[in-house]
Amino acid sequence: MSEIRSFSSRFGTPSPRAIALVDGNNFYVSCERVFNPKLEDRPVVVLSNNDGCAVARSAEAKAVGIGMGQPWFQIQEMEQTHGLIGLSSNYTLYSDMSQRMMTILSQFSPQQEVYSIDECFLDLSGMDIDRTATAQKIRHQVRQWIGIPTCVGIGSSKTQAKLANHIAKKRPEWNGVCDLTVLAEHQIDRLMGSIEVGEVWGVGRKLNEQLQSLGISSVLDLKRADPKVIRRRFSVVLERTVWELRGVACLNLEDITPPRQQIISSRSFGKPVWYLPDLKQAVTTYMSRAAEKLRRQGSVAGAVQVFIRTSPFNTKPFYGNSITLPLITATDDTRVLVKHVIRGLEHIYRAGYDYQKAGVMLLDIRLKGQGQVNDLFAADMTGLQPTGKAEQLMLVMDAINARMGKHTVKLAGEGFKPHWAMKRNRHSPAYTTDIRQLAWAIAQ
DNA sequence: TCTGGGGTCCTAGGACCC
DNA sequence: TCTGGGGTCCTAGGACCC
Repeated sequence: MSEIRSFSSRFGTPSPRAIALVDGNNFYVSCERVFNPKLEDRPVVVLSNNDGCAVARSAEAKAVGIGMGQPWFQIQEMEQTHGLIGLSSNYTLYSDMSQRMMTILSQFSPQQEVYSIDECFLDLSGMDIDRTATAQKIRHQVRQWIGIPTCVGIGSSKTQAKLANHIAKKRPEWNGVCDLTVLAEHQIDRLMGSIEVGEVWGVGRKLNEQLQSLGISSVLDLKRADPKVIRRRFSVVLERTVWELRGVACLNLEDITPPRQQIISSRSFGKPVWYLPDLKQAVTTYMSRAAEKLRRQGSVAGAVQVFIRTSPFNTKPFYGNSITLPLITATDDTRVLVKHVIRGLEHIYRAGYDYQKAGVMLLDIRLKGQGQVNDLFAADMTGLQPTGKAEQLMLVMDAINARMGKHTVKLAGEGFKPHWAMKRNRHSPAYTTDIRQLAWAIAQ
């Protein structure tokens, strides 16, 4: 018992707590359905960038056997055979819908952690409410106000809440809400005994295999495993999971999102690219997006990375390479960052390959003006002085793009209508953020 | 023809220092 | 010349998440 106490005092506040996880069902598909009722009752998938593979599936699509991450070319024939509908992903729409959903959910608790685009934790501890009824109210309100179906799981820890949400989603008899905090220990154990350990939050494919080989095959097995042994054989992370399954909250709700420590921007090409100037254009475009994100969170980057690679699915010889370039002075100036990744690209580029993907990363990110040493000789490799003028320029660029729409102002190097741009042939309109596209959709 | 993108955290191992 | 141990810092890679 003292062990439990010391562990929980190190990692979080003591039990009992009540944490809810609210999760949008088939979120991307549900967003599409809100604006296109023809998608109702039909197998629908939303495709990854480049129309590559299915990243969201309606219940009907799951029922006809379409797997998560399945490539589109493998299932496309089901358009004819099963009335399948495949849509390009429309992240502008999804993130707007997400914000609306999170705003509604925030009214149900002063403590909210937005965990991903379609799910958030709410701390319901110490609130004098009927939690199950409240959870149903949450579902009803989100459904009624923005048209998105959800499920709610409640537990004494985040890991329990995740598991409860899984139960609420998979087992219709729970009617969309599973509250473990009102169950007796033996009832919880019976539920956990009926679920595979691989479903636990934090247990992926590799860990699942290793746990199975040790005879730990259900969630209950993991809950009952010796934390010390788990720590020794695996890691402190999985040990924490064991405690969390036991209802000892080790993970706190993080209601403020910390600034990103790295920012990636990368894309697969719509078709192979071999010509260096095209790659330069792509890398310039990606870096512009990454730098925008960097400035939005008020940070500067101390290093950049650029990578290119050919397709790993090709029979042709593979080539992939990356290079990291430290910056003498950390910066958020798109032009400086671009110059560096272009130099890096020239270094790793090899002629004679069909490249399928390129990307850039911003690393060594810190808050602007913190621990930053201004280099007396900061002409840098770029010939661009970090001056107040650069700052003004970036501010103006970001402001114009925020107001007039993305890509209104950009660097010449980004190119105009690049032929390598990703495929998005099955795109739905930006219903909620562009009045012209909404009008078009209504006219259809 | 056609297989996503963007994150975090932990650990092991090497370099370097005393 | 050879022999030791311990600490820190950094990086690369692996595992996980959505």
